Amino acid sequence: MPTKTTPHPQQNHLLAALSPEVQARLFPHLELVSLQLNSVMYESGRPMRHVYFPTDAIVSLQYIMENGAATAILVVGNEGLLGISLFMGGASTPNRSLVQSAGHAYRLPRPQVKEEFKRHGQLLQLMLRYTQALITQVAQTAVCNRHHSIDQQLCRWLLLSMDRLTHNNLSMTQEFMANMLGVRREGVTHAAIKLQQQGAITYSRGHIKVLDREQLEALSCECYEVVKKETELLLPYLPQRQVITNVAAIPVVVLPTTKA
Amino acid sequence: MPTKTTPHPQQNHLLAALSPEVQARLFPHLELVSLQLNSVMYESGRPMRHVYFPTDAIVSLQYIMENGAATAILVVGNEGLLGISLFMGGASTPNRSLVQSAGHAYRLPRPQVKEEFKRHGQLLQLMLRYTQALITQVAQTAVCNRHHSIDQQLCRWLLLSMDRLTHNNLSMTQEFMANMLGVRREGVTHAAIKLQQQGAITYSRGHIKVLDREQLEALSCECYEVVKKETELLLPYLPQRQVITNVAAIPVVVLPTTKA
DNA sequence: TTTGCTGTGTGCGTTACCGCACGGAAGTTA
DNA sequence: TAACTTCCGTGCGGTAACGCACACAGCAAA
Repeated sequence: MPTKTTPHPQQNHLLAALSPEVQARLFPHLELVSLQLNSVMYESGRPMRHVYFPTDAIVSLQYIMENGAATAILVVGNEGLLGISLFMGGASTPNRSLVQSAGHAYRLPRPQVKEEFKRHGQLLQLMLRYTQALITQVAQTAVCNRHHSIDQQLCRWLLLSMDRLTHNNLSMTQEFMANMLGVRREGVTHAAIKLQQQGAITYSRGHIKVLDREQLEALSCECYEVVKKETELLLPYLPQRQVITNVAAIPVVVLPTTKA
Repeated sequence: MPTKTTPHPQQNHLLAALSPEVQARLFPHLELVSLQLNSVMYESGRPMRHVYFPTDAIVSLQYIMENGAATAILVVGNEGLLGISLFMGGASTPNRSLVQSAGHAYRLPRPQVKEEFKRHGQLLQLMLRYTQALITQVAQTAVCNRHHSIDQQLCRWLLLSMDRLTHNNLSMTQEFMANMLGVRREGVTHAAIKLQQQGAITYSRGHIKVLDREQLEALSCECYEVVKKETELLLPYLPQRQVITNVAAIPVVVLPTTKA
């Protein structure tokens, strides 16, 4: 049952940017989904049945290598959506989606996505623009992996996460972060110690708190800014006036918890 | 003036996959463009006026960092197209397109792209599927940059290039390749020596010849195969029956040579 | 209160790559 | 044929990250 804290669809920037008419058409089809920390939303190669619009959750796309090592290539939060292959053409992707920060998402079933796609309206335009921004983020990840230090990449990662949260507490172990960045756990420990000594963050046993965001930005590489600017260019956050929708009527779906 | 060696539009897999009707509608608008080695097609942030469909040229997308260092994030040949932002939404991208192997491309002006987009037909579907494959390639580049050695990456790079050529000679210096991979020139030298000693390639002063493709595949990392398979899944190369078009009537445009 | 588990700190040898400097070989121009 | 430019080979010291091993600290269950 939805509680008082039930997130509103418009917390997702893409859904919020839709005109009232489109919202009125689409919102009745939305399902609210609760996303548990560390659960896997899509497994590599599996077919997708929904497009997910996160409201307060953060999801990472990782590639799992043959030897089992992982690397995150993308972070998705309330600025975007998951499941681009549903409208881009393929049925699946060779990536895994892992919930990096617990929360919720609204999902739209495949048939409605297809139908909206055919209408050739606002949602299609938004989805494509978001996809373009996504490409920029993935490309910049490639650049960052090539040229920048673990310290810089950790800062970038923390910033990417902060941008998608309303608070400044992250629940993730250093082991987890190492997996995301595709580096050793000790490497993250080392970088985290430095950040803590400088007063940018504090942390303890799986809980990180960002104290000085500006310092993180200063210590991060250019990659963070580049992606942010490009995204703002493509998708300026201009929500329509709030539409009253009967959110309480929307049932909450809890995904089966497939831990990584 | 077009010569006997004028490439046919259908050498591009995407154009070839279009039905005769769509070809008949689009081909009259195509312009043949000659692409010179090392010339820059798009400069980062500049607006784009055409979508390019390479026939026998290879173009690389690079990101140029603030300190001037470069890294290639994508290779495009006759399997794809350049200028996705024209239909994805943005007017430009933060990347540079550099001609990595001289040749030709057919280009479609922006208005025709937009119009075809609105028709919601074959071309749109193909463009989106290609974009999906492109994302896979970029993502895998990120993974590769994180986890694999220069040796492996060089092999991958050579294979990516070979797949887009009808011969097995590449014209590029080690300096150039180093720029593409985002590593030192000496690193490429070292890797190339090993490959030559193993009999996989020979090279001399800017000319590389691949002798043993299978060996390259064996020495490369999994990244090459992953992208190839995913691309074949998304875009099986199924050209329509040849349509006779009056290729000779198409004027050749030579791009102003803006060297990198 | 002990036992155990999970998360974090640390040290050590190894490796891959970097930055730099220089030398030489293959072409190119005069 | 001599001077020059471009491209490639090599050596050397420095550094960032790796793999591994282990110690310890916080927390929970028994």
